[in-house]
Amino acid sequence: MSAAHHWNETGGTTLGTVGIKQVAEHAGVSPGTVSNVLNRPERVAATTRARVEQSIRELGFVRNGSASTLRAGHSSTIGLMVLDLANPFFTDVARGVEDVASERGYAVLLASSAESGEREQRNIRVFAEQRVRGVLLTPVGDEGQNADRLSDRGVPVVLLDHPTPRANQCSVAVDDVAGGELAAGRLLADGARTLAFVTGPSALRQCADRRKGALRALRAAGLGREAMRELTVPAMNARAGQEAARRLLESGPLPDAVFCANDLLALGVLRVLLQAGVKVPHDVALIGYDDIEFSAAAAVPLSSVRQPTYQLGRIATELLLEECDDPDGHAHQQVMFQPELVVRDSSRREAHRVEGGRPQ
Amino acid sequence: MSAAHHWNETGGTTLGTVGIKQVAEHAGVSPGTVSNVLNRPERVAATTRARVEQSIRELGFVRNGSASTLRAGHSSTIGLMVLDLANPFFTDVARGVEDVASERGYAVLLASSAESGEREQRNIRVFAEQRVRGVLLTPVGDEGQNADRLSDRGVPVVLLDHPTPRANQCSVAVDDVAGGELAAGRLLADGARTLAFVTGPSALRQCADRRKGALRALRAAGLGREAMRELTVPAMNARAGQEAARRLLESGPLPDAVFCANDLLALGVLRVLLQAGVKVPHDVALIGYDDIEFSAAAAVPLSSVRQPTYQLGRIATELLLEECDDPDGHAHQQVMFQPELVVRDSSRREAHRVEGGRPQ
DNA sequence: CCGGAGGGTTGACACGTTTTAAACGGATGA
DNA sequence: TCATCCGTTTAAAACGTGTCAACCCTCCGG
Repeated sequence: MSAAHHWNETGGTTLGTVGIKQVAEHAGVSPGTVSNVLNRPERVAATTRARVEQSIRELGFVRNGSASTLRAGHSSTIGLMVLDLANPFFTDVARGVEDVASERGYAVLLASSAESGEREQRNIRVFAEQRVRGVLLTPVGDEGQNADRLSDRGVPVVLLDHPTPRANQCSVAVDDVAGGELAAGRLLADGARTLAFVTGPSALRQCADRRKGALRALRAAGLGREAMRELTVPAMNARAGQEAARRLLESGPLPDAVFCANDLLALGVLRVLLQAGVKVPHDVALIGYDDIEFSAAAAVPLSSVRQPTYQLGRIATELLLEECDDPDGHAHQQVMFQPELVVRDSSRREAHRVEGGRPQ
Repeated sequence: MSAAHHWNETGGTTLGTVGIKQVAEHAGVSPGTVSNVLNRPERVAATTRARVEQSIRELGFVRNGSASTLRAGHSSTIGLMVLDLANPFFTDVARGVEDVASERGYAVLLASSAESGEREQRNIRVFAEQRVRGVLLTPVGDEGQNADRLSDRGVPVVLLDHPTPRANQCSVAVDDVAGGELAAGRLLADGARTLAFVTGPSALRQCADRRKGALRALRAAGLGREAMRELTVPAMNARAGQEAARRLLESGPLPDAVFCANDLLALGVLRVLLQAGVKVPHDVALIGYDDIEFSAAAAVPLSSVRQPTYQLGRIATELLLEECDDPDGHAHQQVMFQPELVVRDSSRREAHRVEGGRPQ
């Protein structure tokens, strides 16, 4: 019987909004005190605090975020915009971001640009309207004009999975040139003489860098540019990979090996090759990028370039929140991780034994 | 030279916030008029409107969402909470949601409960603080007390991937009992006499329903409950699937077939079975659930129960926004889709030919 | 007994937008 | 000429919270 009724005692649905004012009245203090209980509990006497907290519970009060934001000039929400929500790489990053953000009491406004500059711009505008405290952005283009729009407004921006030469902003990235070199280098070292590089829009920095790395490996192996055929597809998903593989099959002899700019593309390529009776890796070796969870379980376990995905999200968020908490004392830094090649069957020319590599 | 400087003309960074007031002054009108230009353009004379819009552009004004929200009592944002962001099923749903929401001018606050009731509660609180206009929720438990917290506050809630018996709310779901029956029925029809059911926490309705369907198929085949061994794992991901498969291998003879409550589990199971030298489907047939993109590209292409994922997100959002726009005239409805079995190699006892099914 | 210090609390204002009733001005008809 | 009317614009009052100067009270040293 003494169990506290949440909401209010007047039967029926709670209509009248309960704000800081109602709480104050109920607890017999002033609204200012309630606000202090919420924001600087140490400044209010223990007994009053307890009374107020009790009232808060009894009335089922929840703070009005818009009012706080309006008053404070900024919310306690950060924006996260990724290139593609359907890509496990980015959902892993997002997990890292969410974990850190929620540890520090921030909410995350998650959006996807779907690799479209226009959608990126639209979402940035939403972020701006919501007065987010800061933004984590994986930019579509290389210029980052959209990011500048925010920076100019005084909103901290950390570039995610995108290095920056500019010293006036933070960035967290993985060395994609090194990754491309690693992958192509391995294929060449295994004896491949002709390569295909399946990639998304060259406007995507990730694609451009991985290509650059592949070319570097090519040069190091004493081969010319013509030894690598490039297939550009409009998106970075499995369907696009299938399309690329079909193009590959239709036109002339197959290359010795295929390097894909990400695992989704590689899985698509793999599927079509196998359907066409092409043996992987015997006829064509294959390496992907990102080492998403599914690569290990593919028809032929996929070799891939692994990145510290979750860490990427964590570090970026820590950097961002550091800048938010102390904009002046904050020193911008550009963090660059090194990728790691995970070799599985799809690129193993000789052995076809069951993968014995890292368990994970 | 006449190119409009965005932001303001005073060199340096824009510090002073530019609000409706500054725009009004710059355009020589009152703040109310600017507001009208933004919200009911038809009520303001063409020439004034043009002048105001010009000022908006020149000053780089963006509306302060918190102020709008405060004034209106609710924002133009909807909350979406899914069980697991790492599951392609939910990212597909999220795409559907985002598309409809952005068509209608709403932003989406995307969160993941990670199948944890506590995280669900925390995120719901964030939604409440942000005064979201409505919420799409895939509840962790069956009770939906968290959802009620919102409904009681007058926030429309649509249950996503979760049917409801209650007539006072909308829900959109796929018939998981039918799906489970479909999958298990096929395995039994193909000759299996013993089954294993690999599933997540039974508190998840999806798991419970699919199990119920499987049992129903069992009964229809004239078999007893004991013909189906149940393996419950704490999460619905590939790692958990691997764990389940190991348990399966360690203990006694293998079942004729394995039915997994989702594809991530199935991929994990598949991987461990293959590593252990178990032939799929020859030794053990396997069917998953969700038909995620990667299932078709798995080591053995995975049979699976397909759901209209993207549509699920779209319909749910349309229902929600309909309720938001007209809370009184809105009639709650419970939408139930029927799933579809996609047969691939993993459950085909005889033929091992390359999949010739639907292209997709 | 008085003055001052300082913790605890208060009250009033500001944040930027939306909204409503009222004011304005030009045109029409009496 | 004046009253009326309509389309357009304005001024002012909210919305709920955070902040800050002022205030009250108690306690302490002189």
